[in-house]
Amino acid sequence: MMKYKSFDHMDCSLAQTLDVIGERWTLLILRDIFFGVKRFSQFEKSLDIAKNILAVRLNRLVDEGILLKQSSNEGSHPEYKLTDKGLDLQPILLSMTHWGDKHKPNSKGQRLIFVENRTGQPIRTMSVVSKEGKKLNPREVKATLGPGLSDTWPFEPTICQSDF
Amino acid sequence: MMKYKSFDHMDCSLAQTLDVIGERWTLLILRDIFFGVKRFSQFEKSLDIAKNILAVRLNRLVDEGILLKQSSNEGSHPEYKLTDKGLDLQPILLSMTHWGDKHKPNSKGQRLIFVENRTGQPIRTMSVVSKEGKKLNPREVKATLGPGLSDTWPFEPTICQSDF
DNA sequence: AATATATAGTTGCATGATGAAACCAAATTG
DNA sequence: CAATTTGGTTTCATCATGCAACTATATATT
Repeated sequence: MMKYKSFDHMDCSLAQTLDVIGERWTLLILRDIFFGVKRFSQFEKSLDIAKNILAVRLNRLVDEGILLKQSSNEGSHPEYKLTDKGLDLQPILLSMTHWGDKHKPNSKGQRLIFVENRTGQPIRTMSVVSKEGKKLNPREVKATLGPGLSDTWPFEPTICQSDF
Repeated sequence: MMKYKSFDHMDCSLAQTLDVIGERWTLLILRDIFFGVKRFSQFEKSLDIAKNILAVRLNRLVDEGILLKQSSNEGSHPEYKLTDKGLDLQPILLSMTHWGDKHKPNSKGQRLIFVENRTGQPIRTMSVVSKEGKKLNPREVKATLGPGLSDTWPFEPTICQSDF
């Protein structure tokens, strides 16, 4: 049984990431975990997802080292929790949440406000920041070739940046 | 013809975002545009995507106001470019790229380095930042209900944050 | 100007992924 | 210890994607 070609073969960090978390439901499952959901039936209810698909997604995330599947005492119902690798996904989820807040808002106002635990102050909107800590617009950023992509750059060298 | 249920009905900013950019190929198309790709045949070659799917994805992005389809002079081949709404996706793409850099690296080193145009200095890794500008760990952040989600919060009030 | 080729799609069909329902064993509850 | 819930697996129908053939228009060549 041949599967859809994965993005895994592409030598691109974005494609690699998508290969792991880009399938339908996966990011919503992760959102739930960030909100404290731990068990199979909770995901099912929260997401209205088919059991078989949920099982496939959870197993994949465990295989990829993003989730840990653990039973408190031997033989009890398993719980899923984020590994450090999984916690590192938070900027992705928050960037997407902020984009939705701005461009697909709820008419009554912001749905969720993410705050710093300690102070209760809202966090900053996710944005691209220069080395010196200045917020940067898309036009102020370009890509340059690193050691990993010596000569295999797929785009014309002159257009590592769009003129938008 | 019934389609897969979209995530559009969920009152969740992340789900809203996924509904627009969460389908297979969409984020890779957007990546290419950020790198300067403009035309149908360029996407085709760069991504090795089927023409019909590419057409569907591009049309959707245009419909959603993320891309603009324009022909320089009347009747010439169209070009696709990012709107401001589309440019706002940059933090999402960069967050995903940085995660891939860290957790699915190329053995020879970083593939691309994103730098500030003006200075040539690499930008900071995307991260969650407090109001005062301090980098925050996942555990230091929690969600609180905004005006948009008055009473309809789907998770138990006590678990707006996972204990990880 | 006429011809050839590339571009930007569209259409129809085969194949892969997802969804719904039935089923089941082990864990938990009463 | 009986009943129910949980955490799945399996099967089959439906939807999405991939592939190849086809087309009309735009661009390049002679």
